[in-house]
Amino acid sequence: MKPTEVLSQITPLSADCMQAIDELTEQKHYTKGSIIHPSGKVCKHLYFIESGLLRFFYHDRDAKDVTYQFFGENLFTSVINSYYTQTPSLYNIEAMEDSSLYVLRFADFEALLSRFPELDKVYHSVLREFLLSAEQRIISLQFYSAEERYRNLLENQPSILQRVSLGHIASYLGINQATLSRVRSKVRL
Amino acid sequence: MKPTEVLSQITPLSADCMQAIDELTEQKHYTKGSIIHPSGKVCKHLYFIESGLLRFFYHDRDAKDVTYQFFGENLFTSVINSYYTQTPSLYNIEAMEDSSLYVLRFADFEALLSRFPELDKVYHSVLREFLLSAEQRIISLQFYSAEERYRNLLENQPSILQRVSLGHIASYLGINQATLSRVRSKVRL
DNA sequence: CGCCGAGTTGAACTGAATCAAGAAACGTGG
DNA sequence: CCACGTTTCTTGATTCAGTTCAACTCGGCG
Repeated sequence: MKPTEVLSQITPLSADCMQAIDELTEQKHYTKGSIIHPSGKVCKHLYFIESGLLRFFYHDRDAKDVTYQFFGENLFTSVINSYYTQTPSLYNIEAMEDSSLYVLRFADFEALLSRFPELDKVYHSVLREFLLSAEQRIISLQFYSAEERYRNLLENQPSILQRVSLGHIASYLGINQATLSRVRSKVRL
Repeated sequence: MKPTEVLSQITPLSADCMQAIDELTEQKHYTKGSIIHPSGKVCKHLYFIESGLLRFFYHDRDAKDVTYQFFGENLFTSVINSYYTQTPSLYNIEAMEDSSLYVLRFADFEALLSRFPELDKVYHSVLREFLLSAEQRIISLQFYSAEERYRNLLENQPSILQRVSLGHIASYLGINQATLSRVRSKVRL
């Protein structure tokens, strides 16, 4: 799907607005393993994932690589805090699979916002989704054990488990890989 | 401060808009320990904290009481996920001190939004703040140890430590109270 | 065939939870 | 203003979940 299709499911958009979005949006393809945005730079783009899978990750003090978040198809994403606060992104964004993205400069998006107030609703909705998922994440980290977190993931986003290596999932859950392997074999029974 | 004052710091608001907000907003006082919103009910209000301190908490499986979040003066708050998804709130909101709030029905706020598009900016800004703080929280829970989380809190919101009992802070940090006590005595040295 | 990355498994270790008991602080009523 | 019970905080002993490190297995692939 194209970004405008998804957006207009949230709220109907005028043809003008959709066209303006299309014009400013650039489609890009990334091969598996490539870095879409490097840490240390302010993230100035919004990404819409047409196909593929992205991973936000982070280099730990010990240079270990820790996954912060995954994003799959039909989602919008960006290192929001980096743009909002105009500080370097902590995260790298990496394509976990060959991925097709639509890229929009944040500044262009803001210009669109003031030109088409109808986009405000869309923006709210996207922010809200981010917020809800962040809250879920907090609850999962604060209240649940390693095993429960794994079970939750299994229930809510089973597709990710098939598409991503164990090590990445482990760090995403805040668990050691060896532990996750044990949990998993226990759960399989 | 009144909500309109704080809002107009974010973006200038018309006199009409401010007046409309004022008219729909009700000031309420809560004494220390009283429940502002009970879990199990959909949260239909936005709260602005003029003075005092609120705590969101949650009854664990074992009926233990776990703090999800604190909110101090001049902040807007609400059990957003409850309203957005129209599901019962997991959280109780409790006044930790005698608190003076301004209360606005969410539905009224939405009506204001469509009447005064200037409010969209404000809304974005509030959502964004929520999001940034949620992301900070995730990072803290995912990447840091008990002691580091305590130190972070000490650095970023030292005032809370003085106003809230150790048990509440411990559960907020996702730490056992006894552990926090030990950490604290270690940090004091 | 032999190497390589990914996953599994074992043994030792460790940070934090739990349980429990005592100390301090706090409030309330006599 | 003291005596009381209540809540909050500290501290110790024990247990446990999860980490670490390392060795081993397995499947793919040049």
